[in-house]
Amino acid sequence: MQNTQSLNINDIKEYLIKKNIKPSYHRIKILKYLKEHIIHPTVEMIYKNLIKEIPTLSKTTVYNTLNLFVKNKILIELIIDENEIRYDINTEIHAHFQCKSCSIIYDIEIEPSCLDGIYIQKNHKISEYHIYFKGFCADCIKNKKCS
Amino acid sequence: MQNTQSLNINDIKEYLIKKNIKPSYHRIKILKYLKEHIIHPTVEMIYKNLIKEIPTLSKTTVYNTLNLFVKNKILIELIIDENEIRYDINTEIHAHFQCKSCSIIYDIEIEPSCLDGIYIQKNHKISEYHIYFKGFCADCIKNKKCS
DNA sequence: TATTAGTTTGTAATGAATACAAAGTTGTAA
DNA sequence: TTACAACTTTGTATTCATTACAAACTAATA
Repeated sequence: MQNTQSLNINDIKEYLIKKNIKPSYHRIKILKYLKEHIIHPTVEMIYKNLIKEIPTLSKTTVYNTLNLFVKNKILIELIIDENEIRYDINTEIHAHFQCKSCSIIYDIEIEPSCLDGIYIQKNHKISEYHIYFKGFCADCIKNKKCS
Repeated sequence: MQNTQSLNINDIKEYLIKKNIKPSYHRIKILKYLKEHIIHPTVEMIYKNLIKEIPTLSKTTVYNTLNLFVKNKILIELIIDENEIRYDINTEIHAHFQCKSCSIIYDIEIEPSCLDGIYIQKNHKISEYHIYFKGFCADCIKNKKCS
């Protein structure tokens, strides 16, 4: 799951323009990284990987860019870890599972109908669905890395 | 929802002992606050309220106590705000709704069966369910406090 | 070329949470 | 009561993710 597909720069560019984001070099690189590494990375992960290719990259640029992507709704913030935001390029409604031993976050598909059983009191208007589980992943259980 | 019922100190004490927590004065006071203010408070809220009654209270004690309660499973951490942990004394599986305008967190009851539609890939072992929604609450919509 | 708007950068500031050691408290046994 | 050990509370210092901000840089346009 580390690397998925390698993406064409022009496709990325087109996509950003379509989403009203000026396709600067850094933005293209960051979006490319997000699309090619579906691992719900932190700012630190993105920065550490891209600094290899872009030695002048500033961490503030990573923050600015991710916040811009979130504002323009091509990226979702996952508030799962207490101390660090994770970023998810998949904006479809889905759930997550985080292993408490290895911290890996897995995507969990959910049937849209499973939200039907939720009765929202009063007339609150929902715009974001956040569903995640924690526990121990199959690999860690197998390797006895957890209690 | 600010104040629910006023609780008997001895009941609180008994409860802590039952949960293997020594019932010190501060722990009793903090648990009493949590039980009487079902508003998913932050450390800051708890501290600001209790300092009135306990002028010597240290914020570290609040942190220590809440972490102890979480460890002993009488309190749940809600990771909903990016920057601050919320605490929930209701440890039953339920969902939350946070208003993006007033930040109030509402409890949302869910039918246990609504989780049946979730197919967990591999043999991950779930121990925590976190389900929350964001949007604008009925009050804020009514008072046009949000876009 | 000049001007403006937008982007990137580095440093400083913010603030929640933790680390840690000193001070205080409680419980127990002699 | 006293002595001692174990636990609790406190305040300060530290950590670290994130934001604020202004200067430097780049792109776009006329």
